[in-house]
Amino acid sequence: MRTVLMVAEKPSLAQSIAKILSHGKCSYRKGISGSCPIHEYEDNFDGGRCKFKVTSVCGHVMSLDFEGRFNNWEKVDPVELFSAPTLKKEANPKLNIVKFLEKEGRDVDYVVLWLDCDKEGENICYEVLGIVTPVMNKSGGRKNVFRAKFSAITDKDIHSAMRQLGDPNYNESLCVDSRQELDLRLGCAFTRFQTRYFQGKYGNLDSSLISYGPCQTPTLGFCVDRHDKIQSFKPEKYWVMNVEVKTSSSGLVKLDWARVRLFDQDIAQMFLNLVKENNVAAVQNVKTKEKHKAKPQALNTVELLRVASASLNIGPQQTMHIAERLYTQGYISYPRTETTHYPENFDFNAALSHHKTHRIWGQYVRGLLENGFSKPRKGTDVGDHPPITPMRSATESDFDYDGWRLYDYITRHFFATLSSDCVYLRTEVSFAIGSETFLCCGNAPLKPGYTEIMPGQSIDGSQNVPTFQVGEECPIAKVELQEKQTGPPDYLTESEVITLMEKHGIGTDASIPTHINNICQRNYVYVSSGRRLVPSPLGIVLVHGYKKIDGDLVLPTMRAAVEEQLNLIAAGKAEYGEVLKHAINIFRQKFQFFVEQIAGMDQLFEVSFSPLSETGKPLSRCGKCRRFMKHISAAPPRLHCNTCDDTYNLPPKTNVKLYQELKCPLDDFELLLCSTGTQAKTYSLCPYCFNHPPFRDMKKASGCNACTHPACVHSMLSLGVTACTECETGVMVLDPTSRPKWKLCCNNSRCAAVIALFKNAHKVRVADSKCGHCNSFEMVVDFHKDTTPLENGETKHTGCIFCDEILSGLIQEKRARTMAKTSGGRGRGRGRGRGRGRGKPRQPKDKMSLLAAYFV
DNA sequence: GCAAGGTC
Repeated sequence: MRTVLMVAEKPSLAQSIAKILSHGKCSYRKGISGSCPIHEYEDNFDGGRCKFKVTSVCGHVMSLDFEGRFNNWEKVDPVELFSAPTLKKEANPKLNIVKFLEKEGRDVDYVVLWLDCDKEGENICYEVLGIVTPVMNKSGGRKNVFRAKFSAITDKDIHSAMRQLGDPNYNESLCVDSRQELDLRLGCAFTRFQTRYFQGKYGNLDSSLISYGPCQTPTLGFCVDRHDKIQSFKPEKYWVMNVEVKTSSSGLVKLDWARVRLFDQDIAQMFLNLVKENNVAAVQNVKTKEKHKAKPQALNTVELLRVASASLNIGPQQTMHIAERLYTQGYISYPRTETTHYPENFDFNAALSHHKTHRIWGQYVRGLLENGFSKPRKGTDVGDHPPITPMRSATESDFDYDGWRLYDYITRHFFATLSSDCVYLRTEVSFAIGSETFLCCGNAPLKPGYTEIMPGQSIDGSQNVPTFQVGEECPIAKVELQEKQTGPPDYLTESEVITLMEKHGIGTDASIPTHINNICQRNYVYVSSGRRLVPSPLGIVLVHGYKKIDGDLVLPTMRAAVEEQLNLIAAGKAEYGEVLKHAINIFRQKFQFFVEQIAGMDQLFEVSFSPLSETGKPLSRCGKCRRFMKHISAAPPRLHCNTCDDTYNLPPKTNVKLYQELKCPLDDFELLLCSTGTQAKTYSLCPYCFNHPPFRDMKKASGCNACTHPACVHSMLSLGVTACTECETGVMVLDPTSRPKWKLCCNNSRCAAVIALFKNAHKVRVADSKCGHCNSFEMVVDFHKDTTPLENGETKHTGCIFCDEILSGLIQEKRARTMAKTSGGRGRGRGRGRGRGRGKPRQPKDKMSLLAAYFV
């Protein structure tokens, strides 16, 4: 029997497709990629009975990078990046997708590509084919690669796509390839150049990466443009006329001047005088009109991001994070979509029915079901995924605080789209005072419609106008001219930035949160109250600098213009190589011009920032000139020697202090003591060796705890005890400064393993002897005479901390608390699990060969 | 260490 391999863009889609095509009769098995299972069934295909395997990738399989040697920032001139060779590497090696596809693709007879029907999807088609084609069975001239084109995950659409399989579109894929290549070359060249240039000069930029990108930079541009508008704003005086009239029924009522305001005081005064000649205001006209406030359209990603930021005070990155969780737990539909139109066959009754008995909105939903809900507004169907809707009923206790708020909003929004519009009565009363007209307006709700389920949007009837009759004359209680002045606009809200990005085609629904997050993380902007994005001095200087040198670099229309060019490739109207070469050349020229003109930008930096030589506080002595070097604590942390004009990087997010004026025996630099917060790892470091490792087997950015100096008392060889019990590469090294709470710390900077040793020991050192059982180095412990655990009041003991009966009972494995977030969030879970192990440490794996090699 | 785009 022949085999058909079908590949979707994500696991959830593979599942839906398999279920639909097999009419629910498919089996399921796990693959070697933990995240992508395989669904199997039998069916007819190409004139015979076939075994179908439906699986997926997780987005792009490959990503573009430079060949290894071009990733050295010191040795490569950034301009070379416009011509440096690139390669495709596995996008996420942890997922093991390449091996997985090779395994599942081996010996299949057909491939059907079910990737999303957009350009990125087309590109992923060819990534999949690049892996599967070489291992699948030879076709013998028979067509064996097919592309399914579908616009919704519905029975009808999927079956129809399966009946009309076509071919993948190579031109669309090439268009994506060229965008990837252009973005990579351009982004990396500018980022490396300006990072190195400015970081080599200034000490208080407070960002370890001065990045440039075709999406992040225009995004920053929006925020700085608004800042400039605020700065250059000139307030203007204007005058309004405040009038109050007496009414018989409602007391005093304020009237608004029909002219609203005047910028000329003399003329305003003249009108005031004219008005003051009258005692009454005559009702001229009472206009009432029924108005509709339209219910919302079906929810897409960008709108969700806007509302979450503006109304729920949850940032875009966080919103997508929560939405993804709600999606994978089955509470909401797929959260990344541009579509605002429900599929034609969407089962609203079923979707509503889930909520019939809900404690909070059950009654509202029953109303919709019983009285017939109203047809949703027409939206746009981009053909990607249906709008975001709730998939099942849930209550507050199913989520954390923000999870619930987001679910609550998505659900209410869904009900709102099936509710009626809000109807209210608008009343406008006009008054004549002499020749001048004044107005009094108000609204009264008639039918709340959807605002009943979205109370935040309801019409406030409390400010409605009292009843007036035409011809009625109201005595004037007050007339005055009020001087006011125009105010500057406020900083852009995150929500407004999202709107601007969407309008200019900067980023996509899925990437907009990342771009905003980027400019925050790089300290170009910060989020102030009301989630307004306020640019930092660095962000301002960057944008002003680009504008000074080449405004195109920050122009919001640039992204769309570039994409328009590249779309010629997708449409088959231009040759891939030519268009890409042309675009790269333009940006190479722009880059070279930028480099030549960088002094223009630098002038702006000079005003806002201090040179390295004027930054920082003296900390430790330079090994070359013996003078104090200054510690620059702003990111990236460094030591700078003014005399030698040398800069030495220090580990990020780490407290450093002088280590007793001890010196490195190799270079005479004074050692520093590093710690990553309270109750964390501590180790010593030589600033010179940290940047220029003295030994081949010592990695860059290592402290003394990874130094392979054979004799120095601070080195790994002197203080190392055993291989780390948690990570693959680390060595547990004694922290000689930890007395009285002696501890061993893993020397791998990414590993938080700590072993707490005997408290209250006078002295602890690493012996030269090894444990015959586990190969760890033994330790020599000198206990305090009052608290010694040894018999007969003895205080001195030598033994293996894992195998010695006395010592092994006195140690405890821990995890360091760091100031930085632990990577992957896995740490805590493991820590808890280990904690239940009665504090008895695991035996070290016998990885000592690595360490032992150094001791030979 | 760098971009933007998928997705987990």
